[in-house]
Amino acid sequence: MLDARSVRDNPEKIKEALAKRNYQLDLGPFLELEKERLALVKDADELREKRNRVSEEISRLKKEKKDAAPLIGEMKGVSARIKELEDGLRAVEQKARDFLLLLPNIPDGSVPGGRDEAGNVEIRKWGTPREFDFEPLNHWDIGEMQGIMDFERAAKIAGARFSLMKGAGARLERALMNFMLDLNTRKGYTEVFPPILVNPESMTGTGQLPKFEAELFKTADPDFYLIPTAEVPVTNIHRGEILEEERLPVYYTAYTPCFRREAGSYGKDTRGLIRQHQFNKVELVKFVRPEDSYGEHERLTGDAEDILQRLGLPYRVVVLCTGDLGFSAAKTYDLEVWLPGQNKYREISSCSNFEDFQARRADIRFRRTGRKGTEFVHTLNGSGLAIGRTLVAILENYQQKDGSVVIPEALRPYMGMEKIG
RNA sequence: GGAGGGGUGGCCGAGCGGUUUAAGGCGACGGUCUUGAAAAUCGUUGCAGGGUUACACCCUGCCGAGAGUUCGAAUCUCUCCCCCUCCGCCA
Repeated sequence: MLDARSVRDNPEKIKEALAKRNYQLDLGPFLELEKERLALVKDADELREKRNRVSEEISRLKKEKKDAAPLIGEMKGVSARIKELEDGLRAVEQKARDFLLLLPNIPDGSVPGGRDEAGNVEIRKWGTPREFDFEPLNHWDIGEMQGIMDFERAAKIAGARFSLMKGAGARLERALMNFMLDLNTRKGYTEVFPPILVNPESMTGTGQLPKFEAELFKTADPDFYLIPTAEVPVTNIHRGEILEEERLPVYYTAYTPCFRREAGSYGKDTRGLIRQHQFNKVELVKFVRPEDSYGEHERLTGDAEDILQRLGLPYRVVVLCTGDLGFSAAKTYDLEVWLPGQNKYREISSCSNFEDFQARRADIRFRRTGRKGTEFVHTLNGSGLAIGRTLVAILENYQQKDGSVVIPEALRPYMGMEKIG
């Protein structure tokens, strides 16, 4: 959420910044609401001051056994008026907040301009895609051939976009979770295992609600949302809190299942594990001081890259342009891993700096040592990494001519085998 | 699911319609004292919105959340949320 005051004071600046992300904005209604709100606050405050003053007077008169009836009569009218103003104020505040909740974050100055994903810019590459002396297979072909994936039965049990992993496939899924969590915790991230059903306040705090309800799964009775990423419960750990400066930075890593409707992606990645309604992911989340957030963003991205490097998976880093940036993010690097089965790079991690956008929604602040007042923290997060897509990358990059798959060195202690098949 | 108890400032804990501008204690910070520390003592001690786009000053709101009664609510009423204890059930 953007700051009401800065929107109010610099409407043209805000408009310009959001235009870069193809966001047409009419701030007129909001500015009207703010004007109305400030007038109501002023009137209500003045009347409440009067009520407080006269109430004391009434108290004094009664104690002195004098007649307070005329004052009480007058105050009836004042109280009624205050109530009217408060009702109006509540309504106006709600409308102003509703407006702000639908505005996306402002891109950082270092983000390249662009209309859509074609405008994204490659920053660097790591590793060299392997030369195959045979035609590399898709991961789903490898999976079915090795008997470690069963999409048909997954569809019977749940439906399309679900998977059933078996034997070494299930083991690989678990090995990756443990490998990543162990690596992340060694770097100072605290492991957490949060709820995967959350309330609407949490979804609003990180920016999924109110705008993206259609992308979420929801339970019927009682009402909960299934998390689309661990970012939601983990960022909301500190919702409504004021942290002491010396506690910062706070780093968390969490494994969770993630659930996405994938509405509007019909026909995309219909086969295989790439796009599922349910998938596993290990996430990295940081709470930092504002002046540190861009350095922390680089380091967080580096931590995610480290995982790919240790697994020997070629990848590239792409900075998202203004038009492709997610709703809540000020800047995002995508990590794209090389998939021989598709002969292209595919997203495996998304590392974002949200600056104070989520912190303002979720009211996560900190107090500087020795200073009065509070400031919003900056929040960041990134996949470290998406488990299913990492599994896909391993199968496709480490496949052998005979259909077997070599397990990357770093993973062998977790897999208890050197090879699948 | 049933029956009780409870949510007050960083923490503990009083208050149960108008000397509460929330007692008192602890902690923290600052001063005095001390060679230094401790002890003692004095003072300060939140967040947010607005008045001025100054943390000097003034006003307002905030005692789990919301609504109500009243001239006046931390205090009374209602609804909801959360926590604790016991019973039942259960992974």
